[in-house]
Amino acid sequence: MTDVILHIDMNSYFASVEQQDNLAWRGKPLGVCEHLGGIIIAASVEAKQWGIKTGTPVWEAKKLYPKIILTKTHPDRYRLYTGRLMKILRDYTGLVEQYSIDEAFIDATRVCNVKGVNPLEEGAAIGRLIKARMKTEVGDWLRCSIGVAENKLLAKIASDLQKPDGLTVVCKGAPCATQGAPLITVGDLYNRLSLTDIPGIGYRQEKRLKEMGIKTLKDLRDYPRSKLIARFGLMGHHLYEMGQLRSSWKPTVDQEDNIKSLGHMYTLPKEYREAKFFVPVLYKLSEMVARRMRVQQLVGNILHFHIHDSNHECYGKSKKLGYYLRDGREVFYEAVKIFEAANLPAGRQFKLIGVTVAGLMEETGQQSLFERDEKSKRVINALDKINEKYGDSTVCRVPVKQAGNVFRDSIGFGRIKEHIKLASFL
DNA sequence: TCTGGGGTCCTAGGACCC
DNA sequence: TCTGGGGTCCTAGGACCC
Repeated sequence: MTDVILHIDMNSYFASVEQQDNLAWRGKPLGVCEHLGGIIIAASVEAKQWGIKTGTPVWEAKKLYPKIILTKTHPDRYRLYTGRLMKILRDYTGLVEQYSIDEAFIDATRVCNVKGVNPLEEGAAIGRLIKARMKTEVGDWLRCSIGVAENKLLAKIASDLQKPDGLTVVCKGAPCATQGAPLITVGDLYNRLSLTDIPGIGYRQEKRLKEMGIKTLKDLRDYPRSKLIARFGLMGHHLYEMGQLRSSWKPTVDQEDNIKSLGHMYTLPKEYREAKFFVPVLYKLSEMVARRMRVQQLVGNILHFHIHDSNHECYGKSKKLGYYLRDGREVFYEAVKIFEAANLPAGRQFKLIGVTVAGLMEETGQQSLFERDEKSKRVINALDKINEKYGDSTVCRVPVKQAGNVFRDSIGFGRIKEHIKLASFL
């Protein structure tokens, strides 16, 4: 039986959804960004023609195409469309793995090995059906690129070869007929791909490999496995397998309730040296994290705090706690403790802070002892209700620093910018 | 004007136990 | 009093992904 894996990758996803929902924006260069001082998170197909892509600073995008339409992200809408796509995929097999908000793998091995024709060709036929249904059932402006191959690694590489709206089949040996879908053999890939085209090899790994004389994918393919293992340990084994373009990786059926960690980060509008400016932001982030945990009925006992300075140098630290967090205030206190213990060198300017809770598990009655304070529980419930009714972050608690390191809560407006303004008066 | 905001997984090293 | 070796768990941090 030949394994048949499809990788479905939505093209210019956030930008396409924005165009899907706004007829006037269709066919025009558009960029999705968080704020005007930031970067383009997603560029429409039309914007890409002007050289604008993910990561382009907004100011540069404006220089490349002054009339570019800019819009903020709308995660809820993206999730809605993704949900529709996943529903279609599940019509073909139960083995669907949502890999990110705009990508999925499906294992179509079973359905493709029944008719006695080439299984990869069957896979390509399913790919065509998915593409057609996506236009009619998800959104007529949305496009995806699909890769079909015998393993996940190859399928992912294949979907990347033709964009937008591509369908590419990669086969291992002799080319097989696939009714018009471009066909690539594994041998071709060695001539086309660089090391960082392989998922799992990033900038750092590439640098290390180059230091060993491994400059191309062919070099990696031909490098002795034993030497890679001697240098990188288990990772060396994975690298060797990547070099062979093999993967034992199988699509894992999603478990939506299986979130491992949950966090938020925020880039400050400018750089700050003094903690008083970002302490309130940290509090807000902590509340946002805790709120999501409550909505999903999760508690967690690992706290990770990270802060980036103006050179994008990151300082991060995690800590396993002896109890489970659920309340934003607790998250905040633990993060502050980590921050203060860090004793960061004076004179650094900070640009981004983030807080993440991991070690998540389902909430049970027993952990609620951490809401030891009945009053605080009532406050949380009241704030949750207001925010549910009037929108996220309408109100939240604000820490007011008192003598020593004691914080007192007060109720404030939710938006982070308000907090920064507020902070300057603390 | 000069890099967002999410995540996951892997590994090294120390503590501890037998 | 000093010394072996193996295994597991925990923690922190780095690399990578979209």
